[in-house]
Amino acid sequence: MTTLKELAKLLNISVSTVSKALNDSHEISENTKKRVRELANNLNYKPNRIAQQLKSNKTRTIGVILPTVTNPFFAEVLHGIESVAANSDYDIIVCLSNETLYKEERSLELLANGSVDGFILAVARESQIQNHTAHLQKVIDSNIPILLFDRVMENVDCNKIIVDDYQSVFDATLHLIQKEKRSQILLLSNIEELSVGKLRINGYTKAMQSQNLEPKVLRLSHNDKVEQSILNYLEENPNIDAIISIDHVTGIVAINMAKKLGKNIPKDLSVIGFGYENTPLLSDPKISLVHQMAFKIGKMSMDLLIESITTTDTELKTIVIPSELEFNQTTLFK
Amino acid sequence: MTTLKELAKLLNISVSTVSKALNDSHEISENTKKRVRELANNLNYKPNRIAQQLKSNKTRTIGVILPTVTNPFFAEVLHGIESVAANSDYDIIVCLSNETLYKEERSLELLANGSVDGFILAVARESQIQNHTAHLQKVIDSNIPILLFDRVMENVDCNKIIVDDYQSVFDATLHLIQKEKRSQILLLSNIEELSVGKLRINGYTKAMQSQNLEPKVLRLSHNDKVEQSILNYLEENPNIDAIISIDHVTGIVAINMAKKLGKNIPKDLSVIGFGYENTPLLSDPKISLVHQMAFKIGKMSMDLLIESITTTDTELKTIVIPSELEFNQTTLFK
DNA sequence: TTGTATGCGTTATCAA
DNA sequence: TTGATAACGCATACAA
Repeated sequence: MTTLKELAKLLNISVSTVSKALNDSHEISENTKKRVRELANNLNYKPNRIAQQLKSNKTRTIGVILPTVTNPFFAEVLHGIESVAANSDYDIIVCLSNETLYKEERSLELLANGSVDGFILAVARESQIQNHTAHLQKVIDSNIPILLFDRVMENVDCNKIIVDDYQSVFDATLHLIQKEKRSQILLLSNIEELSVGKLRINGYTKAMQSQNLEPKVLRLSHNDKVEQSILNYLEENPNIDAIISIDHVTGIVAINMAKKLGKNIPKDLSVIGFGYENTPLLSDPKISLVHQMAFKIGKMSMDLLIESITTTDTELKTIVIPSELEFNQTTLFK
Repeated sequence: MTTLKELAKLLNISVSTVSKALNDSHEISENTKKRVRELANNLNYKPNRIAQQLKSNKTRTIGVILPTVTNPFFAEVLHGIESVAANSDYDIIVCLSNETLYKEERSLELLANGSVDGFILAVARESQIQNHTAHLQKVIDSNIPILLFDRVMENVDCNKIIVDDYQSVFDATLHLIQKEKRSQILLLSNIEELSVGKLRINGYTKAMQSQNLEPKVLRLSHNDKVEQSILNYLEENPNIDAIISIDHVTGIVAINMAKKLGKNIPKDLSVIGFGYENTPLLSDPKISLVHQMAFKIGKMSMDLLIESITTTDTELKTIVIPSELEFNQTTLFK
């Protein structure tokens, strides 16, 4: 790697002159600038980023800590984050907590040593269950900003980007009741331990109660045979006329199981799932869904974090991103 | 952020003594070490990573450049890379080329300034189509190692981790012919422009020819209505008795379309797709597939890159990861 | 217009 | 056993 010092030596001028020339300082003559630039070009000189970071005490790097990246929601959020980063000349260091508190703590710890200017984080399942916030607070106290998205913790003071989990499911439920005249609506849940899961179930429950209907929730623990559980439930409760799934898998499984039982979708049974991008391609008929604006969440998270880093203004915000109900082929209403 | 200088001042000793004490140097007395450690602990001192990087001229950071992360294959590879990184005390900076040559070049350019010790990269669709390698060669020439995985370029001298794309599809095809007595086997392709796509199609074609059968390839361009194209083909060619899909979506679509036409799977029609993890959950019956060991590919890529960085031995390797044929419910043979 | 000196935080060499 | 000094590569205040 070529350095300023080497350029200076070859040109018989001082390091600072070279530095200024390359930064197009008005102090330097055009002639010198030209000579310097030419040599720098020939030798493929690039300022050493690490040295710049040490000097400026800024890394232009953000730590992104995700519970997993194989969940398409988080993958798409990451996509959004990266797109802003690339346009704003930031790098992102990605860590995966694998849903564990331990790894989340460790990742924060390892990067909170000057490696990054801030964090974007969705808390791990385990951290959320234990309601553990000390590790987050510690980082914030050391003056490194954190932005929480999607899965947030109430009692952490930082910027947050969240989805209207409650409202979106409330609306979807009301839609099924009022527009599609459904009353035996089943909710499928395998994430009731997460803040977002609770909110979604809550939105469903409240909507049902508001119409004097009885909520029915089928909780699928993670080791369950998801398919068999759903199949059994539908067999034992043939009157079910609508299903809401609050994750991106069980809705499609439900479609397959209902078809197996000879049900016509959406005539006999409406289905609304959660999903993203090409989720609908994977089911027949194409699943209608609550489209969480994952890409947008990523973009806005990065935008807000950068803003909080670069401006001195410190008022904390919580921004709610509305999701969109996307009607495909598993609902009566288009 | 606490620094060595601050600790030294508070303890009335020199910076170098503090540094040595914290690094447990034998030169320092136990007593001093203890005092230093205590204060460091109290003030939550952590050595500034950037300064260490500048001093050592090593970043312990790897640049990972992926075409996309919403494709579950790349997401899982990233997972594998991250797991090794975390265990080896490396950070990863992630960039997404979004399948464009421009972004791929830019990402390499921006990180090849001392920000990373090496790169892991799967080339963008566009780079592959144009067979553009200059940007890769330039980085390698500047002594920053690159590891290519999955989508590789023939004429770039570097370590490579690849999948046995040819062999896996060859084997799958032969299985359908010999074990399941199929002869009218259709291959679905939407990635024929990629090196891996070509290899997979080739594996299929050669296997068919070896048994004196005529290859049939349905190429689905990216704007096509995938569902309609497949449905039409199956209607016009009712004698098709097996389908091989070389991506992770069209196989499931094919299952849904075949069911729509009243075909019994696997009795009338065998289906083998490509996929990962919980792909099978999304179809009914559960799709049989070529399981690309994505996590393993990520792990081995990172392992090999780290090895090439830390050892002086420079012989370049190409490692082939065998994929596994996973029989689920869309094949006769279990 | 150019050059000298200093510092970012750390580590290593050498002197005390 | 401890400390002074230099160096990593860059940027800038200040001197010439």
